[in-house]
Amino acid sequence: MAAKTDDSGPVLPPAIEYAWGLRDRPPKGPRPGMSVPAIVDAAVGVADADGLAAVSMSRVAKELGAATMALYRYVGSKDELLALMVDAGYGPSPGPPPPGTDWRAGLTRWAWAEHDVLRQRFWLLHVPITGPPITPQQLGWMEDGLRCLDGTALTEGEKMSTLLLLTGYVRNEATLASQIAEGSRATGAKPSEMMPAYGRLLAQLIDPARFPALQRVLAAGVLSQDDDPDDEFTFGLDRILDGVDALIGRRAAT
Amino acid sequence: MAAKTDDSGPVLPPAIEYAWGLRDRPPKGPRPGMSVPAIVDAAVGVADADGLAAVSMSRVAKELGAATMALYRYVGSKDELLALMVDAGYGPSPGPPPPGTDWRAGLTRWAWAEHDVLRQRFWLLHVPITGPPITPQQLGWMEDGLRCLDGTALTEGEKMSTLLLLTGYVRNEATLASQIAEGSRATGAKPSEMMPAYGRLLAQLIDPARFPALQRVLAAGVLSQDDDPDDEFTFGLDRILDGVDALIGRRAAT
DNA sequence: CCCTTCTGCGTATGGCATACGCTGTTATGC
DNA sequence: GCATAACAGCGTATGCCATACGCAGAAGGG
Repeated sequence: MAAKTDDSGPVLPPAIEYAWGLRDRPPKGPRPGMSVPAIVDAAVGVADADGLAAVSMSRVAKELGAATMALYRYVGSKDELLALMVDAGYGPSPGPPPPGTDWRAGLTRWAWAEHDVLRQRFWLLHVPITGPPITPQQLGWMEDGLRCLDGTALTEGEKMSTLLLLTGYVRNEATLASQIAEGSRATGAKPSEMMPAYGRLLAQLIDPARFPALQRVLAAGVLSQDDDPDDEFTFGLDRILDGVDALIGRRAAT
Repeated sequence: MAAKTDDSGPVLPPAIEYAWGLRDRPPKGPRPGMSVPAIVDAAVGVADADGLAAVSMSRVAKELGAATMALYRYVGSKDELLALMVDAGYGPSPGPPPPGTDWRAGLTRWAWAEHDVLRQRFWLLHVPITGPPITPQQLGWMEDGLRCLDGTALTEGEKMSTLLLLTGYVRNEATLASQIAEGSRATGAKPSEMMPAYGRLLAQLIDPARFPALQRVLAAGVLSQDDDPDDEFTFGLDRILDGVDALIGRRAAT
């Protein structure tokens, strides 16, 4: 029953323990020639330059002038490396809301900060997520988001749900933007031409009798002009915050 | 200039053209021994049984009693097959809202329908999405979603944005649920034990001085009990629909 | 009846993650 | 000062994967 309850309860991958500053270098053996941060930095560099698909163990090793298998002395698997890349890729959270900021302004700032990171590093969206956040910086983002909701009438559970809702929205919007960007790079067209081209394609494909509502959208020219992506982002963000506002108002009333 | 402007404007992958019923079988040559739908069905079957990672061209071919390379006579690439798998995996849309349904009930039904599909087929979430929907059933979902907003004061563009917002939310929530499910399968723990275990892990990791807000969430026991995932889904859905409601109210007032 | 056009598929290429075991290094205990 | 245990770097090998290429044979059109 108390078999593996040394002191750490659940099992944490070694490289993640490293990220928390636990784990000291063993006393014996030769001095390591690399380091986990150096490997993660190299991997992030590859992803920034050539996308997540270019991140292979051999490519990262080449970047460091080492052999492929040498990396496995530092990270247990590629998945572990990816987890550390996400932590490093997000970077430090934007910090707690400045004093005097109300919850809505705070969360708006918080959402835009994630938005900005994801626009800079589309590859973060392509990392297959395997579990809830357990790395230091990820939890830093969560902490700062929660602080925005300090003083509101929401329960702790509702605060958490709100954050989940928001971060999910930001990721979604960024995913859409990245699809447009990658599509335009693949076809060679300008990004501003992608939506109109999509609209034209749909207009050819759909039968107005079977898709009347879609037809009306096309006729209204919604897909013909390319909107400012930031406006689209603001639209959804305001919708969500309006919804949160409605809940806060209700909670405060009772 | 008018080089490849035969009649079709933008280029559509052959297998996608097939999905729209365009494209007739060539008059010459041997009769095909397989068919695109048979291949897609087999691939969907593999994904249902063993997950998306198990879907390889050779595995699908084996399932059909054919050689790997035979598939490439029907689909241009694995990505094309994946696009068709998504179309088939979603299945037909739930249909237009029943007469007399208001927009909110209609969208709620629509969101739950996607929710149900994604819960049944987690692998849909792992298909890397490469562009906006262009397959028939996908557009059917979009059409039925738009119809829910018929008669509201929203602009066509706002209707589209609302749908995007909703479908993004549903996918997000399903992603979270799939992570819990896969995590519990990997560790052997019961799904209901995953969140409490996560809570305990965080409690050990975080320094209360650096993560006070998170600490408060933990202390409130938010992560200790496992909530009904459907309640979590309903929370976010209601928040978003409240936000849409606020916008509709404002549009109607002016 | 032949020739074009198609299907099925064997083979080969170049990528990938990673298990395993060897060689050489380092600090500790004697 | 030396043996030894614990470690670092990494060469090799295994078994996946998508897919380019080209050949053999089938089927219909002229």
